[in-house]
Amino acid sequence: MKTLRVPEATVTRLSIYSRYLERLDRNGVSSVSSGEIADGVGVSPAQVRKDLAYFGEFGTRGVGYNVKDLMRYTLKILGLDRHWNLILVGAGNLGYALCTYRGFNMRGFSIVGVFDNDLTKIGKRINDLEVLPMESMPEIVKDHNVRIGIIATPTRAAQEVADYMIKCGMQAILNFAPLPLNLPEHVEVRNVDLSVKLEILTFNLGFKSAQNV
Amino acid sequence: MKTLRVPEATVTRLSIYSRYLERLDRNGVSSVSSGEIADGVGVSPAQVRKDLAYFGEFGTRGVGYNVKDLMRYTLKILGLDRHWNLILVGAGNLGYALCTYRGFNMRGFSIVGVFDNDLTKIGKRINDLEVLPMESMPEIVKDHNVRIGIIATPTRAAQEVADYMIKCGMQAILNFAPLPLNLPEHVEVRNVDLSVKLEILTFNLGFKSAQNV
DNA sequence: TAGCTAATGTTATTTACTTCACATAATATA
DNA sequence: TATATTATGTGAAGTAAATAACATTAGCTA
Ligand SMILES: NC(=O)c1ccc[n+]([C@@H]2O[C@H](COP(=O)([O-])OP(=O)(O)OC[C@H]3O[C@@H](n4cnc5c(N)ncnc54)[C@H](O)[C@@H]3O)[C@@H](O)[C@H]2O)c1
Ligand SMILES: NC(=O)c1ccc[n+]([C@@H]2O[C@H](COP(=O)([O-])OP(=O)(O)OC[C@H]3O[C@@H](n4cnc5c(N)ncnc54)[C@H](O)[C@@H]3O)[C@@H](O)[C@H]2O)c1
Repeated sequence: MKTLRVPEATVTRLSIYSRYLERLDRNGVSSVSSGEIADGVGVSPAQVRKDLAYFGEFGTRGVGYNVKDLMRYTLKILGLDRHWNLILVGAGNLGYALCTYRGFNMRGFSIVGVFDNDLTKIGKRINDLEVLPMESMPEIVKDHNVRIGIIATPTRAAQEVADYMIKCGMQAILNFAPLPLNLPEHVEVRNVDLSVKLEILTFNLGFKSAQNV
Repeated sequence: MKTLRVPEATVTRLSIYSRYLERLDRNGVSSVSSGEIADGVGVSPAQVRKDLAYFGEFGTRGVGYNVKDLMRYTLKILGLDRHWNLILVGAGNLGYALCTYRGFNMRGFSIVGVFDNDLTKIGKRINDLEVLPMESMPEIVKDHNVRIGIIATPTRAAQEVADYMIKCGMQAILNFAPLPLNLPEHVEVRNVDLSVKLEILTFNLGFKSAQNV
């Protein structure tokens, strides 16, 4: 095993492997090969082994991998052997969906603070969370040791909200606004851009039709 | 100009360029250089020119690009010089957010059918759309010439829903359920996986801490 | 109109990622 | 215990993508 820069594509796949392993585990499967994982998630067996090789040797030659063990290893690699508290800004439609989504909890995430600047939204409840004014952010962050923030505000507010989050101590941001954020190097940002994904589909549909002509 | 296989990363960036160009256009900017686009969206100028070069020559040497023209070209390349009707299955929290999202309309997308299998949801209204039973899908698809479907159902229903969508004639699927779908070659699928993005953040936070030790 | 500047389009280079191929090791079998 | 089988881990080969470098062309200036 050598430790080099890990491609982001590898991290993405690890996340997918780990969820697939959880599913196998729930179904009582105890052992699995790279080929089976590959089939299950739609990549090549060599890719699975290469991805894992960045982090160590987890299998047994001639046998395969122990599902429970590999599941734990992948979760550990992803930093999911602990609990993560999150905050979210923008209690709109998407914010509401994210707050009520149980899939995050299942991976060890909890949204511990929801913030908005609209007085008609502040004080409202989403599950057991009360929507708070932006001024409460520092306190919540401190109390719950929050390092990751989610932006679900309109595009025009996103940059300003991101700047404020960083002032409040956020080290990583998941941004749903379709706008490239301008942030200091040391802050990790990832965008979730739904329109882009749709447009990849339309591009491909158009491209295919063109090929058929 | 040569026509080769276009990297998906290029298509992704084109989508982002085109939105950035729309913004410039709204702000009354009429001319732009690859360097300015690059700064605006966070890539290198060479990357911008390389991406465009897959599709033709759109600029003027020594001058740059005409914003309106390049915007139209990029939209055309992405297949957005026309209107796209979509259907969505799963009128839950995420489905509701997607149906009410105005950003899709602004790019030429309309959701023309929302389907669910929960009797308590069927008949309810989301904006001007009524939630329909699954049986209505073929009719809606035919009437509105729909080629793209969105899956916003729980994970366990996603594969079955995808299969049904394809039977109804869908050629492309945007899948929000965190599960790799097993579908015929000719159907374009893209997954939007929010947990994966979060887990890239936790991976990077953990990795950084490790480096600091 | 000649010379200068700016910024594209494109080829060359470098870097990154994936696939291939096989030596290695564990287990099963005779 | 030898042999066959299976599937990992990994270096080498191949492919793809990003970056760099530069030749080309448009417009500006004197
Ligand atoms: N809804 C979707 O399906 C969807 C899809 C793709 C992208 N997005 C993006 O996600 C973001 C949210 O979308 P939405 O549909 O939930 O919007 P929304 O309008 O329903 O909600 C936005 C919320 O942000 C709050 N807000 C506005 N400015 C703020 C500020 N400065 N500080 C704090 N809060 C502020 C508003 O009060 C509102 O509650 C948008 O950027 C949108 O482009 C949404
Ligand atoms: N809500 C989020 O923020 C979020 C985040 C990430 C991923 N997701 C994923 O998106 C999907 C939807 O999430 P949600 O929170 O909106 O769930 P939800 O439970 O609120 O909604 C799901 C809807 O699908 C319907 N449904 C179930 N089975 C169906 C079937 N066989 N045919 C037709 N309709 C069916 C249900 O009746 C329900 O209305 C899930 O796969 C979830 O994992 C959601």
